[in-house]
Amino acid sequence: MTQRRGESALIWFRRDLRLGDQPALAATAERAERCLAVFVLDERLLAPAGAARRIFLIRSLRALRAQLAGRLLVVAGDPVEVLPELAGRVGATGVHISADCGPYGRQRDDAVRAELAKTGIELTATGSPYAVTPGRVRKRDGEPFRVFTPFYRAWQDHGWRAPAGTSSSTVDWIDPATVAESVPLTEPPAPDGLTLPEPGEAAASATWQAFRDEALVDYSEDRDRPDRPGSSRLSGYLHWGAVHPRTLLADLADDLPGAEAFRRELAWREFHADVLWHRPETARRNYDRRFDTFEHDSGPAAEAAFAAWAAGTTGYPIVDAGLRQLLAEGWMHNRVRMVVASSLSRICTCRGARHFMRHLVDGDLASNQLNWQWVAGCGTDAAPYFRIFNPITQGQKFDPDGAYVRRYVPELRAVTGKAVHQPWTLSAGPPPGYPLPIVEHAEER
DNA sequence: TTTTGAGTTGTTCGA
DNA sequence: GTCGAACAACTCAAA
Repeated sequence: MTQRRGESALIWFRRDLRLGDQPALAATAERAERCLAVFVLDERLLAPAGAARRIFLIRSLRALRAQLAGRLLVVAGDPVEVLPELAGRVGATGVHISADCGPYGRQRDDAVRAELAKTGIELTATGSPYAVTPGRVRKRDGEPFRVFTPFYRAWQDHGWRAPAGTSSSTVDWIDPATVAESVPLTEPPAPDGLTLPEPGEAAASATWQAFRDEALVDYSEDRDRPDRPGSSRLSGYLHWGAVHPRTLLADLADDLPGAEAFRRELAWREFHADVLWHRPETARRNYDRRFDTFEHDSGPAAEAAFAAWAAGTTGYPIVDAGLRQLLAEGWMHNRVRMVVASSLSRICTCRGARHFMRHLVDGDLASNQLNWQWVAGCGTDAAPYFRIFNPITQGQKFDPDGAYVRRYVPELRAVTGKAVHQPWTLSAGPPPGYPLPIVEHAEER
């Protein structure tokens, strides 16, 4: 479409906080000469978020605003009311977005679209946070996939577009001060000792390049090693859209060792988004509905067990290390996420998933809920009965020297070697201040 | 429609 | 220490 002289548009940022490889921005630039960049702090979305998530979002918004030389309007409220109002003020003919594929996002965008249509303004979605938009990859019979591996093959066959360049320079950004007053980007108080990654598109790009050049070669193995810097650490950036997976896939030369393993991890993110797109109710309920009647433990003992779990005082070193890493960094190593989730599933999967969503900077509804369901055995995978994680074995296998445990559990720092995974067996007894395990794992199994 | 092969990530035991 | 086998039965994908 050719540019129409003098026309204005809104670009409404959500989980796509970047300017590079941003099709919605290219679409905006194509159709309008003047553009207002907006972000809406929507309390309905932020309600489940704890301090770390909110702080990372606020900082990411500051980074985006800096990239736009201050020309980002941040308002609070209900998008259904806010956007038509702002679009009216700048005389916009259109509002541009990158599609949100989650249950709430789809519903909200439909409502915003309907409200804008009342005044003849079009809501245009271009692109999504995924290489392949959820819902596109189908079996031959048109049904969605329920198993990852066949999905992965079809997903690769489907393919994705090449990354788009940066088009912000062709847009005349409207000064937000002439439209409305931005809400201040103030951070909530941070818990003691919280350390978060640097936010923003440049940091995402630097993180990717460092990972690609240094860790990708050993990714197949080291991604399971919480004691090593083998993770990409990109999850938070991917979640908020500081980098698009398409950008990474294009930059992932096939002959690099580890490329296949990393591509699979990106595909898992897309698979879960696809499952959630087809089955939005799995955000709250089990994919496998037969588990809906599963009885969870309840009562004071279960409450105490959950509290100990959430605080990282279960007495299982690798579990406690993971849960404390979550509180300290808003992030947890993937292998440890599984071990930690597995250690709770008997008590309550939903509460565990909520705890993750509260604290994870990368907390993603699709990945989080469906991975929790996978661990609990009520998700997409018909898991063999024997796939149950033993926190001691897992610790010894993936943190063989105990370096990870000692990093996050100070009570155990004086314990040397792999004995740190079973402090109750020490001849001198467990170190002072460190609890005995809350349940017998063998019994639970 | 029927059949066949496969399914992210494990643990234990015995050689 | 390492290695392979055994560990339910079931569902899904594709031929």
